[in-house]
Amino acid sequence: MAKNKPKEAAPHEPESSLKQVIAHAKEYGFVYPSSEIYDGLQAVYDYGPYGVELKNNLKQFWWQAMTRLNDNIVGLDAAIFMQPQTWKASGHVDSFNDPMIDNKDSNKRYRADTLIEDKAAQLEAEGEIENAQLLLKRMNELLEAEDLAGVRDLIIEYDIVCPESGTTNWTEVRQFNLMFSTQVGSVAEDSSKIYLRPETAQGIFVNFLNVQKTARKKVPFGIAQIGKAFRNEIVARQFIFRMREFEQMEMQFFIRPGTQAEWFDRWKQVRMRWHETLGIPTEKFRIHEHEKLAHYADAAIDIEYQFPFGFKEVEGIHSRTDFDLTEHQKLSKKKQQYYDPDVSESYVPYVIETSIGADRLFLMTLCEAYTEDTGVDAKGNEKKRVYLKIHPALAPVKAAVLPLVKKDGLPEKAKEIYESLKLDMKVVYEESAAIGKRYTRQDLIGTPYCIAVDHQTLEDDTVTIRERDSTEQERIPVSELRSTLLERVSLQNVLRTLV
RNA sequence: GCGGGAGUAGCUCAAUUGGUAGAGCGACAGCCUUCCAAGCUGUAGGUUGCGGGUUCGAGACCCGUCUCCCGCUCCA
Repeated sequence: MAKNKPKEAAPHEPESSLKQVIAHAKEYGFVYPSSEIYDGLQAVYDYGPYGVELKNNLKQFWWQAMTRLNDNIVGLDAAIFMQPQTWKASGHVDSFNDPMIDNKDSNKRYRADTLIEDKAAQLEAEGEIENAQLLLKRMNELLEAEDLAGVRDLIIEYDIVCPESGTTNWTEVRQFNLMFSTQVGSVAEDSSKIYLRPETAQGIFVNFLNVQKTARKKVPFGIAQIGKAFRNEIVARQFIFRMREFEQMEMQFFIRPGTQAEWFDRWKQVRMRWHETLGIPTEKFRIHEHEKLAHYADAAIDIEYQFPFGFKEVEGIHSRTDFDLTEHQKLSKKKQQYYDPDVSESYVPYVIETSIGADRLFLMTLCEAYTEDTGVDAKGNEKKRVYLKIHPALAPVKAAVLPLVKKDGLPEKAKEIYESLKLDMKVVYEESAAIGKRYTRQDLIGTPYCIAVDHQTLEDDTVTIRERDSTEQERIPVSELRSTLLERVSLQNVLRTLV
């Protein structure tokens, strides 16, 4: 963000437009469109060398904040494939298998079967009972045969109009299957349909008792998980904000029924503090309270960040009640209860969920970091300077070791320093091109520190450290380099502020 | 899904009415250099997104398609 040039931030021109961030992400090895040589695949992206480092750091920060700062939260890594009954219990199978149709004039979307049923009811009211029954019969046959084109023809044939626009200008009928499916089993007849999980939460719920027993946890306790989830989004856009394959970081916190309101508030605060720790200004966050709640929730909020395309959800906190465990208990006929020695009774725990999109968090970090500034070039002229203001603990590369020139024994000394650091943090060594160009390269990928090895280094064993944002340098002894850097780039120091 | 816009080297862009696909930057190699994309020399990099069509000839014109961006719509 060009914070020192606010006048350029017109309301319609976000300070860092999404386009710039996307271009930067691709050009400097953060995010590429998937299978780009074949024109890509809509809403699927790959993380490049710096992207994967940044994303791993974000995941580490979340994971450690969850599992290390809270001694009652343990981890889990459940499989992507799950027994299909899981999705029956969770409600995913039933709520997302509808034939939908859009009216092109009103841009309204309807369930095709509902439209036809309404028409049948209308016919019946008009006394055409036989016709109405025929209509329903034909619809059911078509739906059974999965003949969606036939369903549309039926709508046209019966002159069913959009209640909004009154026209029959309909799109095709499409089956909205939120979940991706595939086959298990080698022979088609024997194979069964299974789904790629549309959320990671169910892996936690079905393992609730396993984890509770083996980790010997008492309610209240939590299970944290990071993993891929898949949703066949109809419209997937805005770069990595909404992807068909994405990564969730979820924590399900199991509590005694009746205590959900206080735990909900508690986790809301904890999660907000976590976000603010990384230095993003508070005013760029907004809490969105849900009015329309999902089938499983009794309270829900989104933590929204001001992306270049508006305030959008980064993390959701939901009070899921005992919905999931109860449903699993019903369908599996296995008790999902916990005996609480404190109150001497068994119950199905309530759940508070915190669910954050790793990819959205990544995008938020990148949007926030992208900075255009003015600097001074080698000739003393003003020039545009672009750099990524990423928190040092998250930066893909922590430091670059750079010999001032490629001679006089400086490369040898610099390599020696590089070797002494590389086990402690991600560092790079670079000797090609002028020092200024090498600084700029590091700025562009957000490296917080550049260590220059110059002739003085050979004399008194000191180096200069250049700080990315200010471009200022300080000279310190090589012997203090490792500890100085670690203090500034380590995740532990950020976590410490959260304790 | 609807509407609008875009696609030429890694990036930014050029290419007369339809007539030999180019430049700058970047990358890489070498030289030179004591600190913010410096200089010199050289090298690599393109079926002009893809597929058809019109034409003697298409980067340009026509059709289709893919991808991306913006707005609407959708998002248990």
